[in-house]
Amino acid sequence: MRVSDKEWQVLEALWPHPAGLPLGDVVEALKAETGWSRNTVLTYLTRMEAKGLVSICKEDTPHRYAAAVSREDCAAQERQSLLSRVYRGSAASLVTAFLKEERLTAEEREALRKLLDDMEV
Amino acid sequence: MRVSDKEWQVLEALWPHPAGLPLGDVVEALKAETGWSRNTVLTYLTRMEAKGLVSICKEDTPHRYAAAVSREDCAAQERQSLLSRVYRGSAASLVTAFLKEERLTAEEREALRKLLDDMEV
DNA sequence: AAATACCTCCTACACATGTAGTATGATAGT
DNA sequence: ACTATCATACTACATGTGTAGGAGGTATTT
Repeated sequence: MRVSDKEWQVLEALWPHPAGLPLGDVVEALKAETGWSRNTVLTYLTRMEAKGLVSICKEDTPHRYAAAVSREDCAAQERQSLLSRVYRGSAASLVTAFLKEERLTAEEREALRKLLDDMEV
Repeated sequence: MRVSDKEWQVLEALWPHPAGLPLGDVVEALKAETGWSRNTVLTYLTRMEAKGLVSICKEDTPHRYAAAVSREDCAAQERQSLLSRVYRGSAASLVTAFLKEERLTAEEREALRKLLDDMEV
């Protein structure tokens, strides 16, 4: 299930509210970052429902809009996509590339070392 | 510069041949994985030229098609996209997620440890 | 020279995505 | 009850993406 950048933004607005929230609140949550009109937001929500990314509780009025997929599932999906497409499944080279490029704090490095140690055995 | 999955496949066919190659060879290289018709390949190549992803040398006949972006640049782009979109720039948590999910060999773990050590100082 | 086989160009068309307008119903303040 | 507000549904339209067909060249082969 492919999630575009914009769709990701919509999901980011929904994830903090697992019980769902009314359209007005979604619009409000997206206002700052996107400036979308209320109708644009509604279009995203209904299209994303058709794709199974969003659930709409129509019993309530106003309807309650909630994410139908977890952030972690989406993140895993994106990781897999990058890993297979660009690194042909080699997690080691992917991680190496990230480590070489991004600056980590000493604590972060320590935590990663510990993680690697725990993977022994 | 956004690169779709299919465009990535086209680039994969071009990268091994920095000097560029004629259409027939590109079609051939993509045959197994995609089964695209020659015209489909040509459409990708011309559209991707418009986006600056591919260069077409029209002096030669047949034209020579080559990647106009390096694989490493594209990979870096994809890494950045994942990092910022999903992990809000936190390379440590992204790397942690990859490490937890993917199985590495002892050698790979060792190499990563060494990389982390080299980052000290 | 006609048939074959590429090559490139232009065109097409369906489906997805980004962005919103219009119409219409429900609600709530006055 | 009337108006302003919010909600939902339906429609629209540009651009992008996936996938190709046809037209008209050039070169090669028989």
